[in-house]
Amino acid sequence: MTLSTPATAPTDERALPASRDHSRAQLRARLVQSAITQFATHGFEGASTRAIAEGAGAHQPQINYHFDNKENLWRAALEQLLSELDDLLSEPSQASDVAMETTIRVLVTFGSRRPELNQILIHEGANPGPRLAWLVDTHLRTRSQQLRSAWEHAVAAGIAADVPSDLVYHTVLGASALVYANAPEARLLFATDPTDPDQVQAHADAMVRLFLPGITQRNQQ
Amino acid sequence: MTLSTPATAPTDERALPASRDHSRAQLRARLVQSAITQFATHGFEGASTRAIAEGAGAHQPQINYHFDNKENLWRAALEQLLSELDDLLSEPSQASDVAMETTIRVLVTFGSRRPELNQILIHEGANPGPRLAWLVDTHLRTRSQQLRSAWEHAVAAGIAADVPSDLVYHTVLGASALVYANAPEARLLFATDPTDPDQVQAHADAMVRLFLPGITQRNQQ
DNA sequence: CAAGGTCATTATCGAACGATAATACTGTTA
DNA sequence: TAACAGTATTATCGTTCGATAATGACCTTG
Repeated sequence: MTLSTPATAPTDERALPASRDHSRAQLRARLVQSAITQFATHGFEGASTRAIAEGAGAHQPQINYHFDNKENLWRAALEQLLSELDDLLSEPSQASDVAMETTIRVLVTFGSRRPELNQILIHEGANPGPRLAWLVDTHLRTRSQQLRSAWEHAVAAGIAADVPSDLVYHTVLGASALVYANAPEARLLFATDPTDPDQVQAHADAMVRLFLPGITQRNQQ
Repeated sequence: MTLSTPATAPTDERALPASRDHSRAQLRARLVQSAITQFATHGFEGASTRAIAEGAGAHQPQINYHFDNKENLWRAALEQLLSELDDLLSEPSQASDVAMETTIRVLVTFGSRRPELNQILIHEGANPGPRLAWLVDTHLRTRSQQLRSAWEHAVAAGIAADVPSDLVYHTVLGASALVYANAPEARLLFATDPTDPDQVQAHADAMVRLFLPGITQRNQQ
């Protein structure tokens, strides 16, 4: 009664974008996208499967049908977000001299466009448990080590600021992503919108200057 | 049955520290402290009043008796945390040349000892709503403006890094506090504990060098 | 001791939670 | 067309949620 046949009757199209497509993959994608939004804003325990289903134009039991349980959907949401990040990260040469700069710029850019990833990571990183262990073991450890090696390359090249290697991961991520993870707060605090493209560009430039003060001014022509 | 007369019978003392003290103020303080822990780890919606009461050695309806509702208890928790931060912030001279340095050091130190404040702030800053509006209007706006003025003093003195004023709040806070807000994650990622006093000192020094590169090396004697 | 006020304790309310069972529908294949 | 597989829809389960009512214990004051 509450949901008027979301995927069957082609009557209500405005509330359910792309609901005409009955394919299994598309429904799963819509559920994952809605889960990303809900988990990012309310946390795992605060997000309800009913709200997630509603955001996807589906019924609540379809989550269990397609993902078995809430935690599996949460994992699918994170793998989606991390694969989107990989699309931006895998492009440049990894061990190059500019690896650290490009990494910083990608973190700022992606953080501004997909704040949900960092919102979820920050929420899960606050308390131990099976979800954090899964995150660290299957995704975060490798990434943090890649960031550390890129940082140590920059240190060896003499262009990096004096920050201990063990602190680079959280300091760079915090300085680069917190404005966007807390964009609603930033919009109330300041007159400008942090996700404005000019602001994002200025932020990325500032982070490169801050963490890589010895770099030659490149994008300045 | 589950809670065996927490504050009345003096039988079970190990599970309920200081439960012999029947004063109204002390029970409220224990409820606030337990609420801080629960809100920090599970978020507002994920924290249950029953778990908060259990952590304080009290019964769940006592929360409504002493704080009316869950949101009032949440506000009391944040005012407690912010007053603890003020105890460290109000000491030094505010408009001095070293105001920015002491602010950075306080943010790192307090963030390492009371990660709950930043955990809650980061969680609430992610989605608009009455709680975020209350936070910004009654507490965060003033503090962010104080930080901005301290930063602009440092910029005028020529000791500050090249970071736009609108980004100082989130970049400094992110770089200084995320390691501690996500300490469980950091402990899984790295071999060292970020809250180790030596690590905290090294972090504070690194943040001062990073954001105030023009400062004279003071604590180096 | 009697009365009243403060707070603890128990019981319980209606709503929302994640999950499952039961049924209905749809499209493909024999 | 009949049978079947895949999925949508409805109904409902047991649990937990925040909040309130009802009762009882304790302490102070007359």
